[in-house]
Amino acid sequence: MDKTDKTPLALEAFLPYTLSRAAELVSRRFATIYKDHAGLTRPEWRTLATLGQYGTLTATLIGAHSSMHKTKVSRAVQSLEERKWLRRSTDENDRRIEHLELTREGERNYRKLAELARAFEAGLKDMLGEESFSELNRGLAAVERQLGTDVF
Amino acid sequence: MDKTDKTPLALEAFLPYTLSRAAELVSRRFATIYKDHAGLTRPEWRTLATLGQYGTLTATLIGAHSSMHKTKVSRAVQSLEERKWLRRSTDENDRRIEHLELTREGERNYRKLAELARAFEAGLKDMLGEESFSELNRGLAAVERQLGTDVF
DNA sequence: CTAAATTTGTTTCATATGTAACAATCAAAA
DNA sequence: TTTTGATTGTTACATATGAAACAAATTTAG
Repeated sequence: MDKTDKTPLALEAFLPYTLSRAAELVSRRFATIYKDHAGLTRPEWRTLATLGQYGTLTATLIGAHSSMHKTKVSRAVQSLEERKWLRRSTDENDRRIEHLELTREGERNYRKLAELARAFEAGLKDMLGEESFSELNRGLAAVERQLGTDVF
Repeated sequence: MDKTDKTPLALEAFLPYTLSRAAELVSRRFATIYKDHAGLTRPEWRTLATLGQYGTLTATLIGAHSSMHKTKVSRAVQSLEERKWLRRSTDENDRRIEHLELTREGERNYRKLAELARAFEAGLKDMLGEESFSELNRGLAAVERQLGTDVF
């Protein structure tokens, strides 16, 4: 028998494709929110969101919680620091570590964007319908359970 | 009442994040297949897959079917042409258009990779379980229906 | 205690990406 | 017909990305 199948692969039904396509569609829309309202890049938004959620963190932990490469975190932190949306402070016991936390203005902007983010997600839920929205979330949770143990 | 909510946004349960996270997890794994077995980049794989599925196409159509920016398509086509995996031919009636099709070797490699792709997806289905896999697909289809009319 | 190994975060460098400008060609309008 | 306006695909340029090298600090081994 043949080693190769003649049936072509349908890209529009192939999970790695449909998944990245859907992610791009949603990310592109959501990006307009933090871009238009705050002039943030995606790494900057994620850093802000992670600090807003967890409070004080190190750069390494921000990367772990938001699935970002350490160079992305490093650059986003620099940028947010220049805007005075976050503050650094060196650890007393281990001077390699810097504790990062939002400033008052950082917090204020975080709350504003978090609110817009919730509204965005609610709108998405409406568009997709309760059922599809739940199914999508359950499916994504399954992916996270099975593949999420990777470094990134 | 307050304009802002004090409840932080949980990034790990926020759809734009979980979706792009899952897409990256899956894409990263699948990428090892076309990288290791054929030394292809993602745009190159998608171009190959689209031509393999549809036969002869123009660059614009490849972009439409695979959600790729025209510069990505242009570069991927150049690269695949250099490998002699695809062939160009100018349209008789409209000399702006180039018809692109896989060479015999391109076809051969397409079939091999398509087979590996199917196996990869089957493995994913096993890992996630029938139910989660279906839910994920239905959820992604809903996203495509609602947001898929965008240019990209 | 000293040396080797590890951790943290930054920077360098090469690559990947998309916007915008472009050349070539064709279509539509005047 | 001329000329104005799209369309197709490539290229130039500026930005984004990550691997690898790195400095500084800490930890572990011997």
